[in-house]
Amino acid sequence: MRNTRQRQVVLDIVRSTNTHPTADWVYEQARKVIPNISLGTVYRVLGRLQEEGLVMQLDDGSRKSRFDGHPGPHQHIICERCGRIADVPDVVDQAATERVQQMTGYQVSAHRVEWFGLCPECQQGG
Amino acid sequence: MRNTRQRQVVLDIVRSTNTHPTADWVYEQARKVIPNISLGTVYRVLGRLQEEGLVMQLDDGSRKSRFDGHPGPHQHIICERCGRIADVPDVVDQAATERVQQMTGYQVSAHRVEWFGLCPECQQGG
DNA sequence: GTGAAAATGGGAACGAGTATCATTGCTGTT
DNA sequence: AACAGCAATGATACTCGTTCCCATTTTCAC
Repeated sequence: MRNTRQRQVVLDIVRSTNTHPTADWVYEQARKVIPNISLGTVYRVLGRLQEEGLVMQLDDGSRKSRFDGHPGPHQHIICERCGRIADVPDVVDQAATERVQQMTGYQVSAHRVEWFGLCPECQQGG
Repeated sequence: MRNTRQRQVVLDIVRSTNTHPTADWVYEQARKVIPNISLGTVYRVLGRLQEEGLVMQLDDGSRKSRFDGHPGPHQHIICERCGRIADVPDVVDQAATERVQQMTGYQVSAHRVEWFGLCPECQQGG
């Protein structure tokens, strides 16, 4: 893997925010630094970064993927009104994982938890 | 909501299997009963059934949605090699939900857990 | 039955993401 | 510093699951 300018810019962008952005948003930000960067490159870099474990790819229930430049054992809660995503500690422990393995016979390698609800601001907004 | 033949056929199909089928598979099955049913209708009916809580819509990590005609408080485990999906009891309890609400300030209305791993058959297949 | 509203069928349109390929530009070597 | 090799890029065409549109059909309350 080569350390290209595009890769560094995308990684910086995705690490500089906690808004769990879409690929399109990352693309718009990246164009401010490299005006002719292509969307394909943004997707390619994000995919590569995910394989390397430097980025998490999220599913917010819409068709678009969202990206999180702060990987680690945390999960996400998504506002059903405004789409805002916040971080949540992982509530699934090793014991639960072992129970699932025994019940299903599957060899578990990962899990993902998504919470849905209303963020504090949308609760006030009626 | 009107009780149309198309609606009844789609509901019967999605309830008659535990394979968590794609919309396309449901469409193929439905055409055996109503040869000129349209794919758009299958999508519309599945969406309506989901709103009514009669069907769950799943995300297996690919572009395709999968549907489960047996809703209720269970979650899913997806084979990373063959895509097979099995049911899993929900490991998230009320206490965890309340903890998440307090930590985030979100008003939680739902959660989703996906497990990933290898199904028993794919473990044998090397 | 009748009429109004809802659902359907068929096909066009949409759009997030992927593939293609000629060109660019890293990086290790001399 | 030039070189060579090959991974990465930019531009764009393409894929394909899903949604939209609208004329026609069907359901259902009366």
